[in-house]
Amino acid sequence: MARPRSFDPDDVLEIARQVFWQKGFQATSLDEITAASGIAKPSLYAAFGDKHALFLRVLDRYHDGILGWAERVLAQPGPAREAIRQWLTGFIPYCSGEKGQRGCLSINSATDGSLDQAALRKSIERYNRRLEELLRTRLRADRAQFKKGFDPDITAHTVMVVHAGLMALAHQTPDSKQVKAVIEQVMGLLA
Amino acid sequence: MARPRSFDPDDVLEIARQVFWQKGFQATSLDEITAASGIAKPSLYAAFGDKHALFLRVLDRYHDGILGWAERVLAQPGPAREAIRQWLTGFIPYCSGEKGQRGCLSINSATDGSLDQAALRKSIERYNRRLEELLRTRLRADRAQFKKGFDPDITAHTVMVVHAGLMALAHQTPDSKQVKAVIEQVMGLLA
DNA sequence: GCAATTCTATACTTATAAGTACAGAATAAC
DNA sequence: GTTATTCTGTACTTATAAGTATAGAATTGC
Repeated sequence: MARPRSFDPDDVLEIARQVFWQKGFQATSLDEITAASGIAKPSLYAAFGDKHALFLRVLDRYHDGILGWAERVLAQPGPAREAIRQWLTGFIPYCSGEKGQRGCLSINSATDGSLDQAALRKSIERYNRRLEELLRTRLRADRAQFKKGFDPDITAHTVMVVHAGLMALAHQTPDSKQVKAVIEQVMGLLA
Repeated sequence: MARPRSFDPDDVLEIARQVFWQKGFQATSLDEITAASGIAKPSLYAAFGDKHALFLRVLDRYHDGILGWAERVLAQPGPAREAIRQWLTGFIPYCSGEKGQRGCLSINSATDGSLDQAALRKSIERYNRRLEELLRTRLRADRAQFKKGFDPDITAHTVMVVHAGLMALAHQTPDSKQVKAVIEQVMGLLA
């Protein structure tokens, strides 16, 4: 019943994501986020809690974005093979060239030994579990499209590994053609 | 001509590696390294320079260890396929279970946005380049052992991607059987 | 044994960054 | 318009950690 918040929390999360993604959790100071967003620290603390809580919100948002997209792409009609190819190739802009340098926020966080917070680990685990579930479900459903002996569960995990590898190596700014070639070769396992 | 150093620098690098590997560069304070090693800060600074320089030494050592092992394994006589399978399976203890939690020091460092130091990037790039070179050289040499149309260069890179993915996902402590299954499936690309 | 030199330990300085107190500004309800 | 309430901005406190000054200990060469 009094003065309303002067900013949209979602806008701030978006800005915080950019800063955290670029520099990592530890190396990002709240002062940098206040500078980038124009929101003073007390307002940030009031809206989101401490730095860890803010980062968790950012990471969850990031996860939700990718999961939403994955759901759409993997629910596509047509051959499972094509859906998964499209899913993998969709990451190319994010794991090659200039833009790929920052890698994947989730993997960057998972490989950061200092982020040993239970809440963060859970968020990341849940994300990976759900992604793999989406892949597995689709591969199981379309199992008939593959050769005899095809194992949808292992294949789903292998696709996850390839995805993680591409995002981890993204920091070396590989060429998008090279990434594409790897994806095409891996598609050979989906036969 | 005067008092000699009372510690073996190599021992300290070994201890520093453990600490850095567990907690990451940023989150590790020099006080933790002095506590773990028993060496006081001024001695560390005299021997290695500042924290970044110490970490670079640790990382280079780590890289050299893995490269040396990779050279031995990949130079093995017999089919290239087996040499590479052995190389990949050799990582299983380091990317599954309890011990796998810390992941790979090199990848952890590469995905740490705060370590934007040119020297570190170079060390990591050189490491990846040399590893891939070892794989590529072996695959090219034994090219005749594979199906027509086999591309050793792309395959070498794909193996690097799989390796990076396994080490990145190691933080979720996967089961070693699952890792093994992925490797076996990927071996299907080496035919 | 003595001197020169280099290492080591304590204790300090300094910088950075997380989190907060407090005063003042803005808004909704009446 | 007034008042109660909540937000915002400045400035502060506090903690942590990197890097260093300085004094004292240890070792080699003579």
